[in-house]
Amino acid sequence: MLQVQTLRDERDRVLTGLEKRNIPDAAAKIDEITGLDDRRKELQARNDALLAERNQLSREIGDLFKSGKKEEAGTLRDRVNTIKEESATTETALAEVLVELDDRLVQLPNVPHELVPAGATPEDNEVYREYAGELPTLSDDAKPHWELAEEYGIFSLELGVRTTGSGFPVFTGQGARLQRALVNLFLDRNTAAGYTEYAPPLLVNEDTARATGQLPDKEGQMYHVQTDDLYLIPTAEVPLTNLYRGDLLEPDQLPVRLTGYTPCFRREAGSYGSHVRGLNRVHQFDKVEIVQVTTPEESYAKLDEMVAHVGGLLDELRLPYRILRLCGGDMGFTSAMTFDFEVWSAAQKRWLEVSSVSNFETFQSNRLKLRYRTERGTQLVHTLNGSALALPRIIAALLENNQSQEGILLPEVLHPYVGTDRLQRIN
RNA sequence: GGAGGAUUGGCGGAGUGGUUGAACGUGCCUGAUUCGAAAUCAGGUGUACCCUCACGGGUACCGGGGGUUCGAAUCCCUCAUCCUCCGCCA
Repeated sequence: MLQVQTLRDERDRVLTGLEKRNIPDAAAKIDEITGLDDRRKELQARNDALLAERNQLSREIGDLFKSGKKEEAGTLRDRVNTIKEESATTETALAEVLVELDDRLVQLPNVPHELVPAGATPEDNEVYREYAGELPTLSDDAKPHWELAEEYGIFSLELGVRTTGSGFPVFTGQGARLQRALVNLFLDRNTAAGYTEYAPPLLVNEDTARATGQLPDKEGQMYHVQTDDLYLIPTAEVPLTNLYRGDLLEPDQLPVRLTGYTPCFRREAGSYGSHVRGLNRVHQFDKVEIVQVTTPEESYAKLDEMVAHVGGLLDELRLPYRILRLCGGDMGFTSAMTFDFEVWSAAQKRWLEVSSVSNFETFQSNRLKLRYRTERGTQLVHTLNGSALALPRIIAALLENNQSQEGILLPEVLHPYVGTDRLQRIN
């Protein structure tokens, strides 16, 4: 959530930014918000004055009682009662304005960073780093991962349908082992890079979902457990970032670096078709996440650092990838700058997104009320996160790119984790 | 799931209706003392919003929400969390 103060102080920057996101009537929306905020201030000032008067009179009543002047006290009491009525009216009005203000504010997405390209669709994304080598090519009989999955017994979507429904893969045998190996590899690399490992809850309450911006924007994307009013996490970002909700950090506590492995649950309503076959898009998948909490001065350096770290993971896996800087229209609601990592799938002949690394600046910390202490007072921190990495498409790419007569040849880094240098056909 | 107890400032811990944003201790900061330090002494030390160029002032916050009252950390209701005991259980 943006701060009203930002809308006032940096109106032009906000407008230029929102334009990149193709937000209609941004200026009018901002004016409406600042107008509501003016009204809020006015009502609050009025109410504070009323309460000040009430407090003063109450003190006097106390003194009068002590000195036994009951009648005078009675007169004052009547006056206080009048003030209370007025105050009640003002408070009701204030509460209404606050709700309205919040409603408007949560509908505004984050302001894209200056370097974020304008644009509406993925075609407008900037290729930030092209793959340096030659993209691998496979023979024409190369198979997509969903066919390899059957041949090698990696996972089964049919079994998932039996237990749950479509889009819930069941990993089996060496597939399950491969998945676990990747989780371990990623966690090891992340903790070695200074991220502290957490295993957070997979269900979160509404406040948590709101603070990182999943609500109200992505209401329909999350599974909601209505009986207990809890949401299944769509990413570990949600519980991990919320670990610090409401905190006031000392400068020496920054940067905070967290990592966590969790399953992620996404309803993905309405996405069907050939491009979502196999593991390309599923309702439940595993992901290892990294999160940083840092100062505004350092946050973009940390973003670079995270991008480099994720790139390192893909290098180790020997997967060809490119990095995109997302355009305003393709970027998530809460992000100020996002880099997507796409791995080349040689069999599908297309790029698959495997990681998204973003700087949210103060958009989340404002909601989280997560600040740190500076010489000049308290200030909102910047929060960042990224996938390091999301598993399904990594598995898809590993299967497809490394298929051979001799089996699926695993990159060296995985050998100790999987306990073998290749996966064997079972069918 | 049942019964009882608890929830106060960075920490510990007072406070059961009237200058209590909150005693006292401790921690931290500044100053004095010291060659320096320790000890000691003096002063300061929460957050948010609003007004003010500033000095300064106002309001709110003692787990969350609501209520009673002229006035609530203090009384009432409700929710949450923690602890103890019982039950159940991976």
